[in-house]
Amino acid sequence: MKLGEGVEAAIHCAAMLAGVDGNSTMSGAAMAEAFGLSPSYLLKHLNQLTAARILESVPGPAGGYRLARSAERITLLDIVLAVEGKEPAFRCGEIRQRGPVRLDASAYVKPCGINAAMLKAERAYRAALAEAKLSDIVVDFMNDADPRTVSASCAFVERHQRPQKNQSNQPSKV
Amino acid sequence: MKLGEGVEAAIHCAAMLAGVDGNSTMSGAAMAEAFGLSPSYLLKHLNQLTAARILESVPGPAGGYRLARSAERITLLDIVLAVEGKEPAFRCGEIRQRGPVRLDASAYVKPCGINAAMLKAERAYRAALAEAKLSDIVVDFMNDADPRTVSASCAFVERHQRPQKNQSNQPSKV
DNA sequence: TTATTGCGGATAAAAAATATCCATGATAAA
DNA sequence: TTTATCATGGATATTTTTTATCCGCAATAA
Repeated sequence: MKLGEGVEAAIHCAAMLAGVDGNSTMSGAAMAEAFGLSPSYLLKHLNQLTAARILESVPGPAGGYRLARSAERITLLDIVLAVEGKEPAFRCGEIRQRGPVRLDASAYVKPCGINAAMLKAERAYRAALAEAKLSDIVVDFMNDADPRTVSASCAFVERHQRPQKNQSNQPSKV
Repeated sequence: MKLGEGVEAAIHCAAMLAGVDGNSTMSGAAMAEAFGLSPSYLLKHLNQLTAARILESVPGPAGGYRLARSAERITLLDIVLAVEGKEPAFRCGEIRQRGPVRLDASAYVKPCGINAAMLKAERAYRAALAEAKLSDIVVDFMNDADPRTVSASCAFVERHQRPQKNQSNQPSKV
């Protein structure tokens, strides 16, 4: 049971984007630099977030990414599902009916109890992730993290965020 | 986020072993046949269960596997951890400190909040798995599954279990 | 027009999961 | 004692997945 590295990158990027002002954007290259990641690969993950409507993207110079909605309404579950896919971690191969004795298909209409138990645990996992809002992550970081990392992070956002044309800045999304 | 196929195989095998009498055993080859699995690969997983002291193995003819303790005291978490390993699914790569600005190491002594949130969800997952006892799986199967599959399963166990030498049969482990 | 950016496809490289084989030691049965 | 059966562990091969790179394209700000 493993999560890909893209999940960590995606959450960190989303948290950073929660700090940009109004509808300003931040380029994928800037976020790749911020976390020491391969730019071309990070774009794949950001793309998944865009496809899932967690992020919005703006092409062209001064383009980049921003949150598609407030950080209050983005959960870690949203991000994990966008990056890892929605299929459950436990995939029942129905090996109960792969044996030598071939019973009629009607004998297997009731779902496999093992599958049910595994999926139940996974629902608990997803419920916990659904409780974790991106805004909580950001607030906890601001309050609890080392002040040096907080100011470094804010400075990075300040330096790399890019205001958009023809639109007034809106209040922070956090 | 994916679990290997070995997990499904391991749980099914453990559930089947819960049905053997006393200290009788069942060979890995028999279980591979029961579920249509590759014998040589299934042995790897059974081996992990043995190493985790969930199963006991007996070499030689009439040898095989049996539960190392009652099915009441074996949980799905035990099995999943034995097969998949104990490391958390989310592995924090500390990318927060991989950026271009190199802060002093003392700035990162507080744990990463994102990692903490992900691990919290994983604790919920594991807690749910720890609640699921192997004996529950077996009882539910006996009570709820299609009677044809139940009797087929019991017949298979009856046919392949092998009594051990010099020891009286003990009551079922369920 | 030019430079920058995200997007998508193709592809490659690396890592992990899956699967097979063989030599070994243990042991029950003949 | 011999033989056959079984689990064990190592070595290795195969397949799949993950990670990563590259290039051409469309959009767009300057």
